[in-house]
Amino acid sequence: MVADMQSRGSAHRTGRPRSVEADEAILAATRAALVDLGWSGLTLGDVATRAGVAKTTLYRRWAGKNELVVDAVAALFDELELPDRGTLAADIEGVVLQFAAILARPEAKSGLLAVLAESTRDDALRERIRTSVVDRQKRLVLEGRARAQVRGELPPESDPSSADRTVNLIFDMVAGAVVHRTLVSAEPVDTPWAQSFTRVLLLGLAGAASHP
Amino acid sequence: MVADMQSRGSAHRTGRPRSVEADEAILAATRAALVDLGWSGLTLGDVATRAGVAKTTLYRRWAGKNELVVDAVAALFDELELPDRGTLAADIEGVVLQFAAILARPEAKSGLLAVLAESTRDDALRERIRTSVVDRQKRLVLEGRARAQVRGELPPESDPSSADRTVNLIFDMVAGAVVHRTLVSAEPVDTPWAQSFTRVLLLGLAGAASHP
DNA sequence: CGCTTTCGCTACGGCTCGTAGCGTAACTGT
DNA sequence: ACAGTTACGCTACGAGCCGTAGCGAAAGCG
Repeated sequence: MVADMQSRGSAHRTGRPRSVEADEAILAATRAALVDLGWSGLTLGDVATRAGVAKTTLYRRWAGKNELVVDAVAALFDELELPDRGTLAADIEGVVLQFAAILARPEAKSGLLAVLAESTRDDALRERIRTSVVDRQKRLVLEGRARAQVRGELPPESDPSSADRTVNLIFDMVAGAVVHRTLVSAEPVDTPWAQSFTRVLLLGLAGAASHP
Repeated sequence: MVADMQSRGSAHRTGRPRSVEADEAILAATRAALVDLGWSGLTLGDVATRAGVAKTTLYRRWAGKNELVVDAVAALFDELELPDRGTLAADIEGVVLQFAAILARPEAKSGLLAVLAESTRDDALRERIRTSVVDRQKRLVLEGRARAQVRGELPPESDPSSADRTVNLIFDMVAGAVVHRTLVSAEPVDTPWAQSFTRVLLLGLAGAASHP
C-alpha cells in the first residue's frame, strides 16, 4: 500500500533499511498539508519540513505529488468495513454513511479529486488509484451481495457475466451518488438521505430482477 | 458566463472596448492546452501564446487558472439539451448519453475534476461552478419531470419540499453514476449501460412513490 | 482632436521544482 | 571488529512558472 519501489518481497538484505516511521510521518504530514493548504498549495518541500525529513528522502520514495497523495489518501479508506446489520438495506445504508464520512474530510475531498484529475492523463496513476482505493470499496459491494444471498434477500446469480455487470452498475450508482452529493452538490450525506437513496436503489434492483 | 469583471450591465461607455474575439480565442486555447498538457501541465503563459494574446491581457480578465478553466469547460455544456423522446425512460437515457459524451472529452475530464478539487477550498469558485455548470444540468431533471407529469408517467408533486428533495436525489444519482463510471471506473457509458441504469432508477422511483 | 481604456511587449523578484554532491548514520556478513 | 552497502540530512543549483509593473501604441467616444 505504500511505496514499494525497490523493496519488493524480501529484497535488500544489506545496507541501511528505510525508516518506516519516516513513511508514516510523511503520509501524515501530507494529509495535514492537504487540510491546511489544499492540493494546489501543497508543496513537497513543505511536506518534508512538516514530517521532519529531508526533501531528498521524500523524492527517493515517491515519484511526485500525485503518487504521494494517492498513498496518503488511500490510508483513509483502511477503516472501511461492512459490519453485518441484519438486512441488505441496513448494510447499504451503513456503507453509504461510512463512505460519506471519509469523503467529508477535507484531506479526502481535495486530494481524491485532484489525483483523479491527473489520472485521466496517466494510466499508471489510474491503476494505482484503482488498486489502493476503488477496489477496496468495490469489495464491500461483493460482500454485501453474498450476505444478502445467504439471507435469501437476493437470488443466487445465474449468468456470471451478467452478475458482474450488475455489480459494476450498483457500484457506480452507490459510489457515484455519494461522491456527487458530497463533492459536487456539497450537501451532507445524513441518515435521511442515505435511507431515501437506499430505498430507491433496492426497489429498482428488485424490480429489475423480477421482470427481466 | 464569461469574465464579467467590470462590464456589468452597460458600464464602460468610454475607452477602448475589450476584444470579444480574444475572449473566445483564450477559452479555445485553454481547452486545447487541457487536451495537450492536462491540468497540471497547463500554464497561463502557454495559453496566452496559443491564443495569440499577451499574458497580461489574460490576467486582466481572469484571476487565475481556476476561473479560466471553469469558463473554458462550462462552454462545453452549452450543447446540453433535452429533446422530447416520447417517454420518461427515453428522455433519461438520452440525457445520460449526452452528458457522458461531454464528460468523455479529455478537456472536460481533467478540467472539471481539477476545478472541483480546488472548489473544496474556495467557496467563490464552487459558486461559479454551480451556476455555470451544475445548475445547467439540473434544469434538465426539472424539465424531464415536468414532461413526465404531463404524460401522466409521474404524479404531480404533493409536498413541494419533498419534491425538491427528490429532484436533488435523482440529480445526484444520475450525474453521480455517469461521472463515476466515466471518470473513476473509466469505462464507457454506452447504450446498454444507459438502459440498465435507467431501468433500475425508474423502477426504484416508481416503487418509492407507490408504497410511501 | 483630447480622453479613456485596452493592448502587446519587456522585465523583474519570488517561489517551487527536481537533482547532484557530500559527509554521516544504520545495518549486514565475514 | 571491520569493510561493504544503502539510507539519511544538508546544501546548493539551474530551470520554469507566477503574477505584477511600466511603457508606448492602438481603438473607441464625445
